[in-house]
Amino acid sequence: MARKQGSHSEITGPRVREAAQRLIARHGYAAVSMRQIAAEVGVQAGALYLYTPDKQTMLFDLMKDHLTELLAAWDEVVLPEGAIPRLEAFVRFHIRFHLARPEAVVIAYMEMRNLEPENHRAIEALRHGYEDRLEKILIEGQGAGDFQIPDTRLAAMALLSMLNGIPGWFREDGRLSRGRVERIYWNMIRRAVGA
Amino acid sequence: MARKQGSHSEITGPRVREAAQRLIARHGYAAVSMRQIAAEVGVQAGALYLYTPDKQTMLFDLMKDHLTELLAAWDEVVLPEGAIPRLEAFVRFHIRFHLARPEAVVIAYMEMRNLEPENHRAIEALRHGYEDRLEKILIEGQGAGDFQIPDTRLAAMALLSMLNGIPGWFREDGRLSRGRVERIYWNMIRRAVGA
DNA sequence: GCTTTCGCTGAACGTCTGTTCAGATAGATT
DNA sequence: AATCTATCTGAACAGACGTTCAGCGAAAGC
Repeated sequence: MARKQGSHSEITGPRVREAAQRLIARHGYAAVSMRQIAAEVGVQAGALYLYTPDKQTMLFDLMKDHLTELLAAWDEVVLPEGAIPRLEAFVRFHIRFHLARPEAVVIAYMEMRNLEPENHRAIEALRHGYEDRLEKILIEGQGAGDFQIPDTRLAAMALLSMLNGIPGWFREDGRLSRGRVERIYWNMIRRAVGA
Repeated sequence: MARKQGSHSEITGPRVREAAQRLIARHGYAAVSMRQIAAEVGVQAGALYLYTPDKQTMLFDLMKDHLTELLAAWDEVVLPEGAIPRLEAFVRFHIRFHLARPEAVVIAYMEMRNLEPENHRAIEALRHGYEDRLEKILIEGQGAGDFQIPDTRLAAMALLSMLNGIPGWFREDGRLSRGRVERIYWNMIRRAVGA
């Protein structure tokens, strides 16, 4: 027994990625074995190494791709004029983007400590870039007198913490719709920054 | 070689606990082995089983004790009158308590998924109790017209997410003092709830 | 000083880990 | 029809895992 019926790398590749993402999001990187991921795909463990050089790279690629997509998506948003509308755009964008990818989000914020030093630095730089994009809006609004925030960096971290909590409790079939969550969050954040 | 000079369970016990807390906070439960914990204490792996029935119980006890202390400490706070001062008391209490125990906090919020079902339920119940105590203040203030929050549960989750982010970036020797962080956070939260 | 108890060692257990690789087979190419 | 190549198996590797336990030496109780 070897190559299976209709097996293709364009099919198995994404399936490996999805299985890894699902399992790591649920149980954590260190708790998931290559054999578990392989079983989820319906393949032997050795076959995974046709799609990744090793387990660590698998994690790194998941995180890197997520953050790269996040930055690219934000940079494509057409920004309105004024810091307040821009902050609103950021908040709504962030909530939508993250609620659409709960597994990637969990991994990006829980598995930092399982990255080897070099990978850790690379991912941290990407994340830092995203924080900077939010802080830029806050600095802008602070300069224009739209916001009252004594420390824009702290405010950026606080707002992101608040936003990042959402995928932790939001349920698609729960009490609140995505739109309602967006609206309530924007209201809280608008007031929090003094706008 | 067996029992060492001056060795006592009252000394080794806490040392095991501290080593486990430190290592699990840093690397994660699944990534830390009993042999690593033992090495940190300066003992063989087998000796750990004089202080815990197994690794899972070790994690459970760390989380349970942390949350139990948290609830007990909050319940001993003498609450002022009025929802706004009470919310301020909560915010300042929360920041102080958590900044004093960064390792316990990281574990309590990252290792839920490594708890076996029964333990998971127990810890979730404790955490739920803490969320309820915050929501109680929000409901109180909403009823009195002090706050403008359309959904007290969502607001409670949002505020806790925001607060729980602090130990992730706060540095004792950093740009901002604890007192300043407390003040800025309270200001943001006060405005966020419309007070 | 003798005995009991406590705290720990060091080896062993069966199982699982990430990773490698020769060999096998299905599908594509000629 | 014959050849080639991409995809996967199944076994093997050395080492690490959580946990158990007989035995031993130091401390405590008498």
